[in-house]
Amino acid sequence: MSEHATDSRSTRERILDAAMNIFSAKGFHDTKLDEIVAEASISKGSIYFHFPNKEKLFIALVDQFADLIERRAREAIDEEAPGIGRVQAALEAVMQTFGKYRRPAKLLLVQAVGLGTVFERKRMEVTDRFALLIKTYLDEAVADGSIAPVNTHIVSHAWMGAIYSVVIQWVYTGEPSQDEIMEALLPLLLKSVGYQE
Amino acid sequence: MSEHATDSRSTRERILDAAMNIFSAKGFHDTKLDEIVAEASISKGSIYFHFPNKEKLFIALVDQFADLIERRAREAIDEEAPGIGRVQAALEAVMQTFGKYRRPAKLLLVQAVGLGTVFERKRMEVTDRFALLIKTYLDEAVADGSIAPVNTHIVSHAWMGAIYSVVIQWVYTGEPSQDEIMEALLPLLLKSVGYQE
DNA sequence: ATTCCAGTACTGACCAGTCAGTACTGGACG
DNA sequence: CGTCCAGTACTGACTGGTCAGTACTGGAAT
Repeated sequence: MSEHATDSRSTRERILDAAMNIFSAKGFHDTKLDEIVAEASISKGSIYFHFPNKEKLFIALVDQFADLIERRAREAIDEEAPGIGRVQAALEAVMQTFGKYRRPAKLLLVQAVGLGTVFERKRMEVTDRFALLIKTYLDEAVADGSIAPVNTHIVSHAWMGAIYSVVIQWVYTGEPSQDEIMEALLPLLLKSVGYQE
Repeated sequence: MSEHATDSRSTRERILDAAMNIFSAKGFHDTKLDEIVAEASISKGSIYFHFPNKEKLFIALVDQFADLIERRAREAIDEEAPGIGRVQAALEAVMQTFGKYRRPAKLLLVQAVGLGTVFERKRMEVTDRFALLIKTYLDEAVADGSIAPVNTHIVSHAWMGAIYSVVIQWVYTGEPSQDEIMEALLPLLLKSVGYQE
């Protein structure tokens, strides 16, 4: 149970932390395992003790963060009464989570794209998951009359893309501020489905 | 000027065609130059005669298609009178061009992302270019009173993201059809800035 | 005969992944 | 109590396959 005094975090966590830092900054292919080894102050063998290979290590990080985003969104939604208020709550939760975890955001939104055959399936899985989440609550809002009927399939993907894009821009430049984003993006999304405050 | 009878396209074009096919399908890193060599029925030496390296070959394809998209959008815009009609014209032109060139679309929107340090600059350059194009005409529409004032910086990125996302979905699954996309996406975008038909 | 372009065969740097070995812990047993 | 063993966590030098890029050759056109 006890750990070395120098660094009490478990080796596995150290690896995940270091991998997150470097993967998010340099991307999958430009990251050498030896860099993670150096950053985490562990040995190469340790990585292979805890993870089957580089790819699975990367995917573990993607999944971990995608899970977090979805969980936060669902929590926020569950605290609101059904209706359009849920959209605002979910968007706020998602923006806050992205804001708090800038590096994971970059990993998920940028570095996990364009990695070729192996990761393509993963990317689709994650985007479909988010789009479906949005679609569920859009359909709900249509059903209860909060908004007029729309093609919720297309709208959910459009919304997701809009959020992605603005967040990516923010991840890279730090601009615009999260407040500005919320102030501009939320009404934009709501108006796009004909909802007037 | 004259060519071999067997295949009249120049070697350079053959390389670009083959590279487009394979890069767009498998991504940058999973594409081996020897595959391009086989697909184009040329030799490896030829590639290095026409292009300095693999990376520049890839970027040539990205630039070529980004240029095409922008050109088509500008042409469509120039044929419309100033105002919100230009937005519709531009969106139609862009969707049509993506539709006609499915593989290049995938290359630009998916395969050119997440490639690490070297390509990051390129990606930002391209997205900024498109976002700025959108922003210009949004500002114009605000100025002439077609739409109410909005944060055009955020809106332009959100629009671009929305278009990206829907096109990517279409590139992968073939669904929804281009007609459906135009029918749903155009009003969505227009309504998002408060424009009512 | 010289330039231009394409072709073939080759090289060697790179790096993910391996593995034989070390370090430490706890628990069984006399 | 000590020592033997087994299991777990970790180490880091090494390997082997891969593939971008190079060297060199050949022939067509002018």
